[in-house]
Amino acid sequence: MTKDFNDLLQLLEEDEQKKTPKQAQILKAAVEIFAEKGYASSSTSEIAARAGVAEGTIFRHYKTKKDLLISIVTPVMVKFTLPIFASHFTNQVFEEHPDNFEEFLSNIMKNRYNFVKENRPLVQIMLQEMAFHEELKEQFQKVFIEEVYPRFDRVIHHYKKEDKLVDFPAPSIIRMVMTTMIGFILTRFIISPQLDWDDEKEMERTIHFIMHGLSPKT
Amino acid sequence: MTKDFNDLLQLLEEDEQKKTPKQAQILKAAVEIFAEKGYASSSTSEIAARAGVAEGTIFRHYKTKKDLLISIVTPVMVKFTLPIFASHFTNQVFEEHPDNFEEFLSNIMKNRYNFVKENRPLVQIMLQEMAFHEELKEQFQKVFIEEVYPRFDRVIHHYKKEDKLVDFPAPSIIRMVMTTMIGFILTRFIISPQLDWDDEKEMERTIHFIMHGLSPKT
Amino acid sequence: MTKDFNDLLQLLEEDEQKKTPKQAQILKAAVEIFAEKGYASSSTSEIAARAGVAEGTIFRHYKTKKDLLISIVTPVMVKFTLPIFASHFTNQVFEEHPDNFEEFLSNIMKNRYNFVKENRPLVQIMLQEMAFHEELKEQFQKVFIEEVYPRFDRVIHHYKKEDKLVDFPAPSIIRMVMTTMIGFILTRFIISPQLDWDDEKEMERTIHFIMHGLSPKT
Amino acid sequence: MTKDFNDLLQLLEEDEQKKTPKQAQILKAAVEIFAEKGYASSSTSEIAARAGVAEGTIFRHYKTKKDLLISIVTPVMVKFTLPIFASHFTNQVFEEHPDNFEEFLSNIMKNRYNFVKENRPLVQIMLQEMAFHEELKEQFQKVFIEEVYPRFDRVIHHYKKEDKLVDFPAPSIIRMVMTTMIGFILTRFIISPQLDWDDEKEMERTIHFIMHGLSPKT
DNA sequence: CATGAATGAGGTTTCATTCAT
DNA sequence: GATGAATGAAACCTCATTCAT
Repeated sequence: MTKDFNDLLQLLEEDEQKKTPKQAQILKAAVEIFAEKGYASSSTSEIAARAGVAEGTIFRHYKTKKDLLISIVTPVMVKFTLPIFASHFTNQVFEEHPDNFEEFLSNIMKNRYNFVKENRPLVQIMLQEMAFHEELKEQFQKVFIEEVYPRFDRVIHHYKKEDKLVDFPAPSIIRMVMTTMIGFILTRFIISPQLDWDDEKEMERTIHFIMHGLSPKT
Repeated sequence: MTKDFNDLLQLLEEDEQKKTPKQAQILKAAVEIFAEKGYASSSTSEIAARAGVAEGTIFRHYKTKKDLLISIVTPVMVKFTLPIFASHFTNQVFEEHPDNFEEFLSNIMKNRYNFVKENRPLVQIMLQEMAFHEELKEQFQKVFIEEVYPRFDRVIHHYKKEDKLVDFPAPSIIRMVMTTMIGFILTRFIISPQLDWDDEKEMERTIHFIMHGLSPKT
Repeated sequence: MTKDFNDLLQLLEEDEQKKTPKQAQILKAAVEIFAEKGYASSSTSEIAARAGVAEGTIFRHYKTKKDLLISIVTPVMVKFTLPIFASHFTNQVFEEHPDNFEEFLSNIMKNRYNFVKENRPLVQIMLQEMAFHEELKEQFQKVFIEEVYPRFDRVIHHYKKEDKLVDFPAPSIIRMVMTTMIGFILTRFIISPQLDWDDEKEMERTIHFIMHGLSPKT
Repeated sequence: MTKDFNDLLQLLEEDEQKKTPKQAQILKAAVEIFAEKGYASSSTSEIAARAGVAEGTIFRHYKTKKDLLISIVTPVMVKFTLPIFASHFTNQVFEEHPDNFEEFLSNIMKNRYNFVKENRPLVQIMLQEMAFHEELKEQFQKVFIEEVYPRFDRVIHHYKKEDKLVDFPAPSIIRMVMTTMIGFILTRFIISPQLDWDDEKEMERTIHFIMHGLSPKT
């Protein structure tokens, strides 16, 4: 089951290694600038300058400016959404300790926290630009609906059947879990990164909040 | 106490009535187009065309394109954040039934739900453009820190003292409440407005989720 | 002989008195701004603002922006060139003391010095804009050729016949006299007005320079 | 002593050779059009058209329209003012025949006459635009005060000490010499170029005028 | 492969002028 | 007469993209 994930992820990594140095510089520069001022307000000339290459060089590697954006955002989407269930640990937890919802959540939380911590600009670009590019939105929905949602749904049903969860429709539960987690991560890294965070404690509290929020009525 | 809110809000409304018809058309067109494609990708010529005015007319009313954006976003910020505590009802609830945290939350939820329902494009522009315009972000933080946070904090402390709330730091509680509510509203109106929502029920569930999530440990 | 001069000059003065207050404000503002930044870089809106009138008001009095320029420059041309020979004194000197070339020059010098002192911006506009507007150049040449040159020529011939002047062609003498005088006045009021000038002495020296420069070879 | 001049001048010439053909066309067109209608009334689109390049090409070489003006005027300023004393001949005259003021003047006169004859539009632009651009005026004053004035002053003092010159302050003498020469050159090439000039004779007369005008009182 | 000069469409903004009030 | 909102042509300038070197 996890094979196709890993296949996909491996593909991404290989892809990354096939980059020439110039290409890598271009991507790095583009990511920085796109994150800062947004795709539409970034100019290829500024990207070329920051990357230390000629403007023409960008277009040798990416047919258009939009191509460059897609090349940046698509892998992020996959890496941001897929691994939610891809890590051995997450699956292991679910397979081996099927009664421990809390550890399941905690695992996802830390996992994604680390991912955003190390890829903030990429995530920022992805979120910002989805709003303006229908294709990106559709791409994201596709990945979500085909890969994330069904797995999440399965897990929710399992716990609901075991009376470990409140009797809300699965989509509602998924929404609450996700907006709470994403809400924390965005507040932590994008909205108020300058605050003095005790990350461990705050994640603990957030998980507590979700767990109690979804506990079955008594 | 609510007087200064209402003063501010009234000011906004008066301001709105002083618009010439052309100015109103320009604003309407700009809001639509900014929400659709983002500020940076919108052209003043397109705005003028959709508004049915000459391009020059835009610049008679708004010195620059950015001015137009600010003129749109600033009032939204105030109207989006201030009234969280401005409605007579919210205050009344808190003043008269100081033990009913649920009704307090429910009130805010419905209140903001209605606001976004009726002002979706405006809210969308505000959120999208805050990412790219430092001034907007600062403006928002100012309103939030000066007007919203202290009131929220006061309420949280009240309920905590009465042992109605889990013993988390106030900022954590505020974050959880807000991201959960905003998470619902954004999912409802911006991310997946095409789904078939039972809004009443979903808000009820969301409030339930928050209430249980924040209930004191037993 | 002086009657047509005076007629013309009187016409100008009457013309000046027929101005409405608004018109006077417009002219004043236009003169200031034209002198500062040049006709082409001055905007009617700025003129209107400085004059304290509506933009439309300018066009009620002057059909076009260029009209406004012409209305300013034409009288200056006449007042700058004609009076060289118009003053009673100048003529008197020449008629009654036909052997005193120095006093004749001195009279012109002081006369024009005073005029520019009191009308610097106007003179500046005239000189600057002649370069860009063929019509102004032609206008100036017409006045010069028809009114100034013949009189000057007559005077030169008189003194040459009396052996009071070097035997240069009249046009050369006229050029030398004029560029020397204008050179002083422009240096004094436009190029280096900030210097500490002893005007009396400097005019004396300039006249001395011309007198000796034009003295017949011995 | 003359080395720094020549360095500067050589720099200018090298600078000129580094131009691409398109850049040269742009400069040529700009000079023509600026001279004709003035900087403010010239449009970059017209310059591009006359130069036979795309409008954008102008801005690849000159960041702004003003930049283009500066790039044209700055070298003219240097070439117009510096060489007054830079030519080997002028210096030679002064060093080797220190009693011949007339030859010294005559040399400058012919020298600058030839320069303006070959660079009329450039000189015209310089003079016209100094009036409207404070920076240009300051640039000119700097060159004049630092390079031209001191040398001129030195020469004047030399001849005054030898009783070859009238006892006027040096600045007055410099002004008279310069306005007379410039007066001739401008009349010749800019104000009345259409007249039938006998340049040799006229320069001779002008020098005569200056020499006699500045001869010591007897 | 890489460069960067050149392009030209399209962006924002200015401005003289008109006209209903 | 006076106003100032409205106009739209034209101004300056930016930028993604191409292509000869």
